[in-house]
This record gives sequence, C-alpha cells and structure tokens, in this order.
Amino acid sequence: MAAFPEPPAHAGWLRTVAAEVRTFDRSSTAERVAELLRHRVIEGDLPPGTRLSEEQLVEVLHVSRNTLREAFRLLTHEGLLVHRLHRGVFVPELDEDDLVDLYRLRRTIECDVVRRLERLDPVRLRPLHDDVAAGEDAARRGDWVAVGTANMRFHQHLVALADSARIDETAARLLAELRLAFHTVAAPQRLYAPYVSRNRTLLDLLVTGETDRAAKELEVYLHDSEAQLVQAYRKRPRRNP
Amino acid sequence: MAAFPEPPAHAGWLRTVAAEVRTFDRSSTAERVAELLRHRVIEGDLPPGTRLSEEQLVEVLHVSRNTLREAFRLLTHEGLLVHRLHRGVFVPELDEDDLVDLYRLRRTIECDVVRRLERLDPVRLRPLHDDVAAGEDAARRGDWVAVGTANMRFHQHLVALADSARIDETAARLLAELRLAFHTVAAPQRLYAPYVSRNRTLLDLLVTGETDRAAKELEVYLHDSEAQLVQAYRKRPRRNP
DNA sequence: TCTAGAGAGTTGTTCAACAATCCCTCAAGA
DNA sequence: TCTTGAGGGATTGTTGAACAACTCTCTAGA
Repeated sequence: MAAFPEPPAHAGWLRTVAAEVRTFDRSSTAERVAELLRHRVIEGDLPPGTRLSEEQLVEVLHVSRNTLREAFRLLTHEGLLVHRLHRGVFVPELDEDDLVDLYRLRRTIECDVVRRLERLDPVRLRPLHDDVAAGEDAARRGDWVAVGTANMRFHQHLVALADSARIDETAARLLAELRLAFHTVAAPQRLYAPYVSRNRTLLDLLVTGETDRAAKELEVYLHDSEAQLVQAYRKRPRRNP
Repeated sequence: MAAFPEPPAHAGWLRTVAAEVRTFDRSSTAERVAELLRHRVIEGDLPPGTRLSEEQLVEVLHVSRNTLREAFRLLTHEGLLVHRLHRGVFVPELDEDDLVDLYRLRRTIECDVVRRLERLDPVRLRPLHDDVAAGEDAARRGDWVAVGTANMRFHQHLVALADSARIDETAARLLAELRLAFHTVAAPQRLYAPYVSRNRTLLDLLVTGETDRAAKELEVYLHDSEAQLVQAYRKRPRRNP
C-alpha cells in the first residue's frame, strides 16, 4: 500500500533495507489494531453477528477507546464491520441480496479485466500459477481453509493484471466481504472444491491467450459459484430463524 | 444512506414526519462535519494540495479534534482527502496516472452496466431524462458548474440502473474523485460542453433498447473524455513545476 | 395484551495533556 | 557550493477521564 521511492539501481543493498523498513512500523496504532481485527474477522474467528464491545477490546488490546474506534472505522470502510449508531460495531451478517450484489460487481470487474487483456507478458501470470498450485496442494491435504485462501489470492492476482490500483482495491474489499459469507455456511469444502480445477482451466486459457474464451468461462464460473453459495445459504444454520 | 423502517401504510402523516426526521439529525456530528467539508472539496473551494489543519478547523467548526478526525476519515475513504501519517490530511492532487486509473475502472463499470441491461422499465429512465434536461438547460444559461453537476448525476443514475448498492457506491467515489481533477484544469467548460449532447444520444439509445450500441457509444465517449481531460491536464497551471 | 417509564449499560463527544514526528533553519565541515 | 546533522517550533498521534445521549430490558399499571 505505502509507496516508497525506488532506490537507485546501483545501490543494491538499499533495496533490502527498503524492504525491511517497509515491514518495520510505518503505521499508526489504529492501523495495527485494525490489521489484528481484520485477520480475526476474515479467518472467521468472529462469527457474523458478533458485536465488538469497545470496553472489552480496550481492555484486551491496551489501546484507548479513541484509537480503537479509529480502527473500527478503517474496517467498517472495508466492509468487514458494520456500524450502528449508538449500538456499536458488528461483524456483518450478509443476506442473500448481499451475495447477489457482491457477485454482480464481481462479475463486472473480473470478467471485464480478463476481456480487456492483451499482449500479456507470461511472467505476469507467475503469481496465478503459484496460487493454483497452492490450491491444488491444499486440496490434496484436505486443508480447506488454505484452499479458500489460495482461491482468494488467485482472484486478487487475476484482477491485478489490469494494473489498476483502484480495481485492486475494489476487488480486495469485495473478496474480503465474500469471505464472510463463506463462514456462515456449514460446509465450505463443498463450495471451494470445484474451483480448484476451474482456476486451472482459466489459467490455461490465459496462458494460450484466449482471453475471450477465458472471460466467458469466468462468467459461467462466477454464476455457478453464486448459485451454489446462495443454495448453501438457504440451508445455513441461523440463530434467529 | 441510512435505512429507515417504512411507516405502516395507513399512517399517512407519519410519512412526512419520517421525512423530516431523516433530514433532522439521524447522523453523528462527524457525519455532519464531513458533509460540510465534502461540499467544499467537491465544489472546488479547497484546491487540490490544500492541507486541512486540525487546529484551524476545530476552531471554526466548534467540534473536538477527535470528531474532526473522524470526519476526515469518512472523507478519506471517499477519496476526497488523503491522509499522510504525522503530516495531516490534504485535498488530493491527482496525477495523470490517477486519471487513467479512474477512467479504467469507470469504463469497466459503466459500460458493463449498460451492456447487461435488459427488460428495462422506461420509468426507470426518468431520472436520466431529468439530468439530461438539466444539463442542456444549464449549458444554455452558461452555468458550467451546474452542467458538471448534471453530468455527474447522469452517470450516477446510469449505473443505478444495475440495482446494485455496491456498484452505486463505487461509482459515487469514482465520480467524486474525478470531479477533483476537473477543478485543477483551467477551463472546465470546454470539457463538459460536448457531453451535454452525448448524454442525450446515449439516453436515446437506452430508450429504444439498443443496449449494445449504447455500451459501445459509452466506451468511445469515455475514451474521448479521458483523452481530453489528460490533454487539459498537461497544460494545467501548477504550483511546483 | 399493551404502554409508559425507570434504570443499567453502552456508545457519542469533548477536553486537556503528553508523546512522537515532521519540517525548517542554520551552522559546521568537506 | 554542497552535504550533513543538530536544534526547535509546529502539528499530528494517543491517551484517559468525564459527561451526554442513546438503546435495551424489565416492570408496574391500565
């Protein structure tokens, strides 16, 4: 996220220093708290509907209420928390309409990115290869959480081919929100499993440069994904039926 | 933005009360401050690059620093302000890359929305008719600020046809950021003028249901718009050349 | 069964203080 | 002349406490 000035090419060691500094602490307390909570939410440790009490979190995280609220805001903007006036912040409970909405925008962005691809340097597909391989590997191990992560990364890297910071950001938010939905259904394995091989198919089409076919395949892919998720959603266990 | 429970149909007068309350104070102080600043930024009263001093604004607006900072955060998320650690918030200075990026996402969303339109109820085009008329009227009067506003509303209403809250939100941010760019060029009239009639053309195609042609027209439209804006940008007056 | 109201608990907002950082200036040194 | 580094003023980052405003729940009373 943070933009650092590129060190001059001749100063090789500066590169590594810059890399270290980047990981160092160029962030505010609120951002670090947000990062911590973000993981909790994305990993599903905090189930949708959970209220995040200011009092409790201030105690646990050893930050002031103001700083905590700042972190809340950051996550609210990412769609990972919702804020209700005078009631606090909650992990969002997405309903079916949200799913449809999410997939609508997702199809718009992802398919359009693929459709507009041209003169693609094969090197740029490298991250996608890695993600597909990671997904296949995790599937073999039966590690479905890792499959989910690999899938998310695949799609994030896919839109990254567009070279647009704002598209990246929009997609990131989209995928994070979508991940919330997966946590509310009973058996995410069933949902992720088919897409391990479909990601491979998609990647093959990109390698051979068949972007139009890839775009169409992705369109169907996302429609199927949506349908399955919606179906799983209707059977989901709920606390307030 | 805020979702209110609909009053029961039989209680007619409640409707008007609800409408009043809506405008009343169903918002936090921070939101009201943000609304105030938002207008200043969008209208161009605060030129890009301006730093918004906490000290000064706290004095003028009679709110606490914390509340002000919360308002800053809201606007930062909308892309109307940028925040630099330990340096404060600034009105963003978009560069040419930002313009290209903005238009990239804009084409993706707007064209895709139009392309996917089907079975469109003519009633839903009503707001678009109004916006086009408002634009034409403002152009006749020579009120270019109003032309700009009408144009923005036209495009906002256009994507609204997709019925997607998240698409609306993304587009809103996009258009707001873009408006910043228009404030940095010398003669915005030249830029807005051609699109008064092009919006009309586009709308006509939607009325007759020729969505594919409309999508293609919009694609060209946005490319032209981008090219002109970039060109105007290169000639823009700058403080630090 | 419904309503009004009291009370507890939580969030919204403000304030004042201190810590951390940036930015400018200026002087010493190569 | 250019670079480097050390002040020092100004601004932002963070904290904790206090009070106001609001929601939610429960109960008394009609």
